[in-house]
Amino acid sequence: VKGSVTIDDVAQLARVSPATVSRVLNGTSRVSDDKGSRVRSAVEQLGYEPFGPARALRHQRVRVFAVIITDVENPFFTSVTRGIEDAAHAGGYRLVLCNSDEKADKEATYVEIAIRERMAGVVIAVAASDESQLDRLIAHGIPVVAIDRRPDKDIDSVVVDNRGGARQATAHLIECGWKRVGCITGPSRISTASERLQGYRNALRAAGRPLEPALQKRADYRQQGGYKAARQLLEAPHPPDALFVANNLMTVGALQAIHDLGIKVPHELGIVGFDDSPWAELINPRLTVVAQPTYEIGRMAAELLLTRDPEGAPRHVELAPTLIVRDSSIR
Amino acid sequence: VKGSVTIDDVAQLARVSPATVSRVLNGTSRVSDDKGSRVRSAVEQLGYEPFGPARALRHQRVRVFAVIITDVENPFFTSVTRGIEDAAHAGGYRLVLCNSDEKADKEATYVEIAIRERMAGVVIAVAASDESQLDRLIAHGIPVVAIDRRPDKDIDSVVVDNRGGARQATAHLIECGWKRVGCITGPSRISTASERLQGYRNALRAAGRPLEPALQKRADYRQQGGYKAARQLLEAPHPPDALFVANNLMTVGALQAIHDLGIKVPHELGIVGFDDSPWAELINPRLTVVAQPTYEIGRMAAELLLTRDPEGAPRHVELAPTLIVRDSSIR
DNA sequence: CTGAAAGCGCTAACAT
DNA sequence: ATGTTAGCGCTTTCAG
Repeated sequence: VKGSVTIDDVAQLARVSPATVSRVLNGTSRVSDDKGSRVRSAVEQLGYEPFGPARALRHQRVRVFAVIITDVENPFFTSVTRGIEDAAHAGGYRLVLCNSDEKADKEATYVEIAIRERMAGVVIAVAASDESQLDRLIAHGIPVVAIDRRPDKDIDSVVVDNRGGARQATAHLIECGWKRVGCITGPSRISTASERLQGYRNALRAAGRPLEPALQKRADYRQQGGYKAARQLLEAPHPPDALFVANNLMTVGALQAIHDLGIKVPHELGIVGFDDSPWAELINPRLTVVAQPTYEIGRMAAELLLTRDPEGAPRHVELAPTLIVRDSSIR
Repeated sequence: VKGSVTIDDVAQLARVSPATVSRVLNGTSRVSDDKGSRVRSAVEQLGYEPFGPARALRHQRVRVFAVIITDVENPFFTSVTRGIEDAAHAGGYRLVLCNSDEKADKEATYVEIAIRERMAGVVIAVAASDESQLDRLIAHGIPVVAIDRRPDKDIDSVVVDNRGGARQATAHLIECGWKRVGCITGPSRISTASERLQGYRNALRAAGRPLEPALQKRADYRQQGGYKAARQLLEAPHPPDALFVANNLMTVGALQAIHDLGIKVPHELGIVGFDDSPWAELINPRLTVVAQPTYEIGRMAAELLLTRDPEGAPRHVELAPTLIVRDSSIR
């Protein structure tokens, strides 16, 4: 075990100065062929690897982005992450993936780490906007871009047109002939949840339908929440005959509730989900969804970080979701 | 923007030495109440955050584990990661999540990063065992634990009894009365793939059934591969009437193929998958699977890292998978 | 209990 | 082209 070969060891073996070793390794300036090869073989022989933190201390910066998301297990975020990774990698940056688990304190911890490590940028899906940590990042001069959820601060952001997507989904259900379209959305503190609810309402209004509060439920964006909300809605006196569910996990829960209740989709109930999922094609009937351009969201977020102008005004990108009509909505 | 408040700034404002500031922040030794509070308020006032890399340079170690997995989008790995994270967090370590994407060169890059940053440990699902990077980590004295796939080196590892799981799955299909049980497994370079194939064969032998090579296919552990393999198997002259599919992604592909071919599960075909998935309960019929104790695999791997004795012999943990019988296998 | 000083490994500026 | 030097921010002896 040779725990700690330093640049001095290499220099000594190659009979040059540490500075020359550094130059060879970083290509900072020309070095004679002779010394160059001596250095390279010494590096090889000793298995030398430059010590990252020492470099970072010199450079005062780390080529790393932090990605703070609320749920690593959600396919939406994993796909976004891929987009970020590809673009970041191309730009010579690495990624640290942080899972805030929708918890404000975990989010705070990760923000602190990003600051302590002086990371080059942060892509964040804000967990709780009321006590979000954005200010701290901004105060420390760390570039941030918010994704998915609309931040209350005026900072770079990449979001989708949630209202439009929800409106399309709901309008589609109405056009299919469903009479009483219900909605399960997320907590009010998450901006996407409210926007999707608004889109749903807009569609109803546009179609001249009444807005029945009894057909609208808020749950926690998780599977269990979707299950409970769907049961409550469907076991009520005047249940909906169609459902727009505002995220993928809750859609799973809703489908289970529907199954447990013995309701047949799409004969007795139409359903459209938000977010496409690997299993949307797999279930029976195949699930109609509003798909978000997940990879593109991530790619764009990284792009904003990479091309950021410290003097420039915040840039906001809004991407369009797509309604993918499959079988679950067709009466 | 106060990009770089240092410990000296804090010391100056608090009218103490930098050493004292350090002592207060780390609780290394007692400091008078007066100075203690002066330091704390200065820290507060300046928004000081200690610079991680400088610390790391002093300490020569970083309290970070690298988790190198082959597919972030696979629920198997995300669940494992959670297990690692919880245990690591409890032990005061952070995680860097690295996605090797089943590619040897990406794996090599991440191993290099782990070495350069002198990370405290690495949990790795080896991508390509023939050109694995384990040696480099070992040479640099970085603690490693291999998960999921059995490493060729004698190092700490956490795996499941793949042979046993596959045997159970296959035996279950046989007991259910299926006559010609086929198998789709992964590439031979991935140890789990071969072990699961062996388990399948063992079960067939134990039941006195012939081993027909035409009923065994290797694919790439991905969805597309599962789709193609299933089609080939099912469109052959003497197709199987049941299928054991050796991982979750390929099972998705196989189910699509089955659907496209208009084959009814479980009336005309029985199927058992390896790895439980969020959608296994959701599809119709509900999928029978061999479930791995994913969270426990991760937790255990982190535990091995946390409790490692540099002098001790490598420790190997083998966990038992569980057959979860649902509807897709019952004739 | 506290300050001064040295040094972790690396690189950029300055000489030569 | 190359060596010497200084210093990034922090912690840890060592004195006092």
